[in-house]
Amino acid sequence: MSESTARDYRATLNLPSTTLPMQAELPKREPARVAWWHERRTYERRLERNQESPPWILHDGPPYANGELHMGHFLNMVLKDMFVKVALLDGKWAKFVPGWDMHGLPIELETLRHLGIKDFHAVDPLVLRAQCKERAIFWFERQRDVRVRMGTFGDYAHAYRTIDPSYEAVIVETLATLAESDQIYKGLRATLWCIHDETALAEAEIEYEVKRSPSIYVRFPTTKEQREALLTRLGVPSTSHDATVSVPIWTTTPWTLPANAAVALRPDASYGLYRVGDEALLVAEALAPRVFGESFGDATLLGRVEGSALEGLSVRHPLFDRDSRIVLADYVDLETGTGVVHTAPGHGADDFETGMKYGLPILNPVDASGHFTAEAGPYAGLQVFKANAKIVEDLRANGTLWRAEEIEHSYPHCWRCHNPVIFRATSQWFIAMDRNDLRARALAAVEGVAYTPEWGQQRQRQMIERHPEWCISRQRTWGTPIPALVCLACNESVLDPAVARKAAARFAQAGADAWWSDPIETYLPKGFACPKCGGTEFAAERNIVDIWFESGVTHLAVLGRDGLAWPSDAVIEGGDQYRGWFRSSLVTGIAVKNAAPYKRVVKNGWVNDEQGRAMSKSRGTGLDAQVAMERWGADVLRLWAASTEFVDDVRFGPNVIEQVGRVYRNVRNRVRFMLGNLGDFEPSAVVERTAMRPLDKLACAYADGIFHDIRQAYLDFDIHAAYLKMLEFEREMSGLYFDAVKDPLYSHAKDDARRRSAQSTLLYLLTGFLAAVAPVLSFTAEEAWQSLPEALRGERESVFDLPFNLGKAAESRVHDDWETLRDLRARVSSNADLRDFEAKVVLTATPAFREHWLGANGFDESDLREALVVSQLEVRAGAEDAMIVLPADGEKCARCWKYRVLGVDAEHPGICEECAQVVRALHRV
RNA sequence: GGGCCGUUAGCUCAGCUGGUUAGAGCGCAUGCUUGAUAAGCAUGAGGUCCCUGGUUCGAUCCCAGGACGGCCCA
Repeated sequence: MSESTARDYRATLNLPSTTLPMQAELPKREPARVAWWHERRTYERRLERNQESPPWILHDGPPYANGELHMGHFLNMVLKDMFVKVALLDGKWAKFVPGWDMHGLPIELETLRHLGIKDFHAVDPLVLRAQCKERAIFWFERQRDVRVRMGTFGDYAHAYRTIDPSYEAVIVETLATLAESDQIYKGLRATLWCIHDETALAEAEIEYEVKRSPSIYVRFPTTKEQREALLTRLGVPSTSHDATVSVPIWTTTPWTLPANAAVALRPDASYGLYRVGDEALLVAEALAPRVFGESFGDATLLGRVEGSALEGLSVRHPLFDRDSRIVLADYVDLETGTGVVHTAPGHGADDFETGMKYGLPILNPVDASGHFTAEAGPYAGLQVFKANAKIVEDLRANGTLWRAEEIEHSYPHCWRCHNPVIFRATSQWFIAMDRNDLRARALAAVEGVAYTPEWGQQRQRQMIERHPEWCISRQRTWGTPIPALVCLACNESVLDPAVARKAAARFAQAGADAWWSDPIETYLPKGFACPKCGGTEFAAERNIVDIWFESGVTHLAVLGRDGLAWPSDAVIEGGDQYRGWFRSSLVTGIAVKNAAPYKRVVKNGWVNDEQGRAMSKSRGTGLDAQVAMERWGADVLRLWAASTEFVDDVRFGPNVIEQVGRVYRNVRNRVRFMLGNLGDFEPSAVVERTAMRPLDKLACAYADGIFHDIRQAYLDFDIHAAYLKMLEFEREMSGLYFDAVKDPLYSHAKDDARRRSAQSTLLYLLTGFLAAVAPVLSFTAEEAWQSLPEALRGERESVFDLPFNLGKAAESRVHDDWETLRDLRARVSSNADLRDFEAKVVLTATPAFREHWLGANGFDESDLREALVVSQLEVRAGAEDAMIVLPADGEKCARCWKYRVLGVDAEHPGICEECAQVVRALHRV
């Protein structure tokens, strides 16, 4: 009998069947799903359904529209999408408007390179702008398509773009508002300057790279009078020796020496005059051993004095025929150099401050392209970095060079052209951080914002505290103009609110190109005159605004309209944005609306390679998001995002994805099992929870706890905790419940009450699980939902039409019962000799156990037997709980595989009575 | 050089306010199953909790210093 008989009965079982393929083939199938969502307006329709609910707005920090999206973008964009979907499934009006940052130097440079243009001054601005726009839109479209391919939901049809006329108008309106409150000024300042791109840069546009620089010690000599004054303050009798006296400084930028105006001492440090050979040098005592090195032993300390006592004296400039004053500054450190700092107010931020304080001349003998001007005398025409060598030679020749070597150190470079930058005093527009208490108010607002992680708040505070004035002007072409006027009579720069408003209105219609094409009269209000001289003739200034300012007003351009709440509920960006967009948005928010533009700031980590090192294209570890999706599929990558602790830096690479891929396949197979057992199910057969079998009820209750925890984790922005809970669901359901219900599902009659109860449970579990994983595994959850019989889907066309299962928090009773069952089951399944149905279990149980399980929990012996997946179970009374596993009674039923009494039905000698009944019933039909 | 963050099994991560035989999933090994089958189940191996000091009766958890990695800044 047997083999053929067994095969015959197989056809009488209800084996799982589903259209969901085991092979995911995500890269192949996902694009079709994206189109499906789009055609059905899945996101829009759910938004409409949620319309009456409170809004929940995640505001998009705009990616820069230049180049391919990499895995860092992927992580950030997918995380945003997850939170939007969480809110959506939670019933909120979670409208997400994606946006792009599309002006700025990087695009301008790329365009110039594309066009093969070397000098941007030689191009008509309007022509260049048209080309830049084309380029920016090319990248916008590319990035948008890739972002959509990730499975993200959003109002892409109304994505905001910083180059749109309406957006440019907001930028300029904001400038008008700031001008009105006197928050903007134009001033001379030492600003980071790129001599290659010929523009001022913001701190956020700087990258530090290793550079080789001269490292020189230079003696600032003294005249006879200066020497006497110095010795007097030091209390050294001038007659005691005949050595020359000089003050040495250390610098890595010899080219800044022509602009030297002072040497700075630390007021609270002790300085010593050391005699070595026939010269005496003034050095901070703390640094003397290092400065003198081996010859320190031969140095004689002639006298010492606090730095503050030397204020007001002067020394000679080492190159030119002029004095350099001795000033004091707190920033002088005692870690490097000599404790005496060469101060060139035109070439350093600190130096500039000191220069202002002491009324020093702000020398700036360097032009926009980094070449010395006539002011630099013999160095005129030389490019500053190239001038270093000549300056060092001159110092050597005149005897002021003390020591010279070369060092490698990290030095600020332009983030775009990667050339070293310089500090250069120029006239720029600034947002005054300390006017109107702007900085203080911004700091106060930080306290009212929630940060994930919490230490982000402190970081944000620091970023605002120690940030200099915000330089918002750029001498470039691809951007939004600062609508300032220059009075032709007195050369005064004017940023007038009324002019700016006219410009904003004009740009809203015609775009910012108008600034270059319109006659200036277009922007002059009636009777407008220069506030300084009364002049009435003006020229347009040709500065554009810093792109950090542009992206800093996204909240003003996007939120507070069309039902989008201001402030937003959350923003989420990489950690570099504490300095960047988190800060710029906050500053504009405070300046314009006196409030923070967001309620919560979530930071995501960096994507590093598998060794934890920064990704880089040169090392071959950088990877485009599109390429990764083509290789592994978006859903596996989305699961990867959830599997990492995204707040910290995360690792990415083939091996990591390989591992996540296996987790993915597990999830898919568990879903597939549930679907397979629901193929013949229909709504009319659904059993109410209260009428379910006790094991089913327990599974539902256990799952409720998990669903609750997943939702809570999501709402706490803890995606990874939600991910772990998903795995728990799989593990527990698959390991305990699925195994137990396979027999009733497969072998009972289709419409048997026991089977229907189990199916009802699977439907409940599947629905709750798919809703829970949809924010992460969007493609797979949708695919699975579409594989469910249509009648079971009902009104819920898409998985995104589902609500979260608002299950109750895990009850300890449920947990304990679950643990008990799992423990009993483990004792059966770990039995080496008797597997599952080969076994019969005899439970010796205390009255407490029996009362709980057979009483309160509503199990009968058959339910317990089923839960343990054995053929027979007997419960005996005893003093303590114990379990014995024995060989099952009877013979193996050829159909249900349980050990039973066989041959009761003569026509079906190889199967048990229950199976025989099922089979007979099938034949009657 | 400074600030901040991170470092727990091969990989991804848990470990709440100091006391656990330091856990889970994946992978690996072995076995079972072949009616979830390019699946499922069971068992097992695998860790100086980055290092060094300190506080404590006791530290993965607290403190100090260091190493490595990351971000930001000079």
